[in-house]
Amino acid sequence: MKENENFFERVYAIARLIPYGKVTSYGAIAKALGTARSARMVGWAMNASGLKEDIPAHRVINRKGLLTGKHHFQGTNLMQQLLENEGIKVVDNQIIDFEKHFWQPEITGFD
DNA sequence: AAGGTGACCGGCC
DNA sequence: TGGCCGGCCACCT
Repeated sequence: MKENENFFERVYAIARLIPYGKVTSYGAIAKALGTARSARMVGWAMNASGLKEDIPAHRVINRKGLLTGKHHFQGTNLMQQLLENEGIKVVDNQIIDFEKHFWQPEITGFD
């Protein structure tokens, strides 16, 4: 076991909980982890999550609903394609009805 | 061990 | 949400 994955595992756990057709923000995950200030770190964890096929990182975006991290995906618009595939409309790297598709992680029950 | 960095967020104009 | 600045936290070299 690796303690250094402690934080990452947290993010992965939440990311894996994201239901189909739903999206969340880094801050939401960070807050769920109790480290709202480390929202940036969440993004970093997602970066490593790119190595994990089980992590739907395409469902994780910033609070503006912008596909900020699509640049880190394989294709140029892979992330956008995936979201649209789940019924989420995306235009110019921006999610339509972001709030409507917004999903907040289960904060309760973590401790 | 220290410094730099980043898929962010919140506040202000 | 449009743009800029500062803060904050963990990872990487």
